[in-house]
Amino acid sequence: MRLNTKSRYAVMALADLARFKDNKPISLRDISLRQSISLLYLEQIFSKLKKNNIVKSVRGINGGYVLIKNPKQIKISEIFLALDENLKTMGCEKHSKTGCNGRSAKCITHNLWDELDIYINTFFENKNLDDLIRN
Amino acid sequence: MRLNTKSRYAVMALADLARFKDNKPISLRDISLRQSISLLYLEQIFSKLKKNNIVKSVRGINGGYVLIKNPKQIKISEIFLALDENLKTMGCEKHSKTGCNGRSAKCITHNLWDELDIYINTFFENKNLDDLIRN
DNA sequence: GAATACTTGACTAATTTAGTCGGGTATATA
DNA sequence: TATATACCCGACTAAATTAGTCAAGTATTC
Repeated sequence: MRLNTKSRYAVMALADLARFKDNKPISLRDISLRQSISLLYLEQIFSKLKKNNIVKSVRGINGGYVLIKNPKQIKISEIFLALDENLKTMGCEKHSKTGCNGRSAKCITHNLWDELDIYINTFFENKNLDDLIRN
Repeated sequence: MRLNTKSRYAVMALADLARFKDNKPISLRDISLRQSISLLYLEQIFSKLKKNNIVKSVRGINGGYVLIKNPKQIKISEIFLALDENLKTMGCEKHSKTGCNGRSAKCITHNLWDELDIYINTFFENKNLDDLIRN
């Protein structure tokens, strides 16, 4: 059960961003250097974060990215959602032969995975960016 | 964040096994048919379950597998462990450039992943096979 | 106008996953 | 004792996913 690097890097990068309370834009280059994440990869990640209204961009020299909301108001679950990191640990639908396609009986373990998904989601719903930078 | 099929199938197969309280061995062929899991794949999975003392095997005609312990005493976490499905959602060690290798400062999000791992582990520690078959 | 920094979509190498294949060995029953 | 059934085990492989890179831009400030 692994979390992909895209989501992980997104959280790292946003936490980095959140540490600068003033709303001067921070360039990806700076984040890249501080967090040792490939610049090109960060660009890909921030494109999604921007589309999902988590950050806004400022172009040109002295440009960069700025958080749209207060770190306290950015839940980690939001970040994952933005990156299409679906938190579903499995898709019973995919294994339709077991009858887990909704049409017939659920597979024995179906409820377990449902419960797990809810459980994990709760974790990320209750964590925000501010929690990360204070410690 | 996905759980691999091996672990999933293992839980399904063991839940299937657990439903037969009598300790007559159940063949993988039967489980394969009931759960729609490839027989050859099941063999691979049960080899690990056996090595980790979750099931024992009976060879020959009328042979199969039997649970070693009571379903109530088999935690889901045990099953995952048997399949080397490491529940760690990430390995900070792998990303040593961020300083998360123990030698220098921890990466910003390190604590978050640690917390998550513990959180998820707790879930599986508190679930056993018996929980699955009763519902 | 030069430098910096965001923008976008396509591409790719490496890894992991989800199995299959082919050869066994043990045991119960006829 | 022959045969069918079922476990045993390591090697192999196709497909999918991941973790990026590359190329060719556009916008903005100094």
